[in-house]
Amino acid sequence: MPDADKQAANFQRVREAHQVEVAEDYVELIADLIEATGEARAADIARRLGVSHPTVVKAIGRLQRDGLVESLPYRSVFLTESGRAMAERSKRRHEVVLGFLKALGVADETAERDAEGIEHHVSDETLSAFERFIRDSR
Amino acid sequence: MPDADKQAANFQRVREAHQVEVAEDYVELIADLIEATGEARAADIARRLGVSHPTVVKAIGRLQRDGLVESLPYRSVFLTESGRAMAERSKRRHEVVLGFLKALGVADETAERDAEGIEHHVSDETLSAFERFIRDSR
DNA sequence: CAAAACATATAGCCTGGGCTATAGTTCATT
DNA sequence: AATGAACTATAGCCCAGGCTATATGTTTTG
Repeated sequence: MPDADKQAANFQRVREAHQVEVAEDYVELIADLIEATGEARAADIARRLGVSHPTVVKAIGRLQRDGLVESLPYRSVFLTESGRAMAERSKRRHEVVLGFLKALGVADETAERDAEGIEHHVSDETLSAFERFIRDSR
Repeated sequence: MPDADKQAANFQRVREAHQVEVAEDYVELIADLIEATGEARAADIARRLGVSHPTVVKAIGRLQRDGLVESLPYRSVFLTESGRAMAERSKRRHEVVLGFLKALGVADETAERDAEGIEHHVSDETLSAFERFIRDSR
């Protein structure tokens, strides 16, 4: 069995990753919506996340509290500087993971499904390895 | 932007994966503890997950309710048939992901860290691709 | 074999992230 | 400009998964 402290640290890391996961999904989606349609409306966010409106409203509240997002009642949502930064990182990660899975020979649909879950748990080192692989496989 | 329904379905899938994640971590760890020490004590589980005892007790309660585990008050924890099956799958997945990351050139420590988060989000198809890669890289 | 040490359980709290049902705003259209 | 449709917000609920503090068993040991 692995060293207990290390194992505990790893689990703790995953739990922390978990807490930012939702934030990452939101800001990434908000950035995409703004880019594609000019604005991020709560209804669209809810539809694309597969979640009810109130859930989105509450999440937006948390994001705002955490300084990732700005929003006024009955208005659409905007990213703050740090929200934009998180969205950028998150998007890049997503694309690398997706591209990596495809390069590995995984079908597009599956790659899209798995990337959504995997992306939040990939360290910088592993991400680099993914990029290297993509490069080498071309 | 991707199709809204597909995107929503993907997010939903990740949320579901999330719900079984904790269960997988527990049964896998319980199986390892039983194998290594003959029994799975709550205190050890807590230590290795990096979590308090009461958290473990509550989790065990949920696992028992879901038929993955059997336990009597003040006694150690046992896996049911389906708990053992889940532990098996989970362990195999874990090992494949870990071996894959290492084969890709990721440092052991990092591979161990990332595998813990990634393993729960890898579909069978992607897992096969990982295995293929490990095989080919030898 | 009693007492101390240790392990487990319970109570009660918190946050996150879901939901439905209801209420309030904004916008488009006639 | 009024009204109906669409959107957004609020209230109030639920469960998972954390925690600390306290109580209750179990084991070890003097």
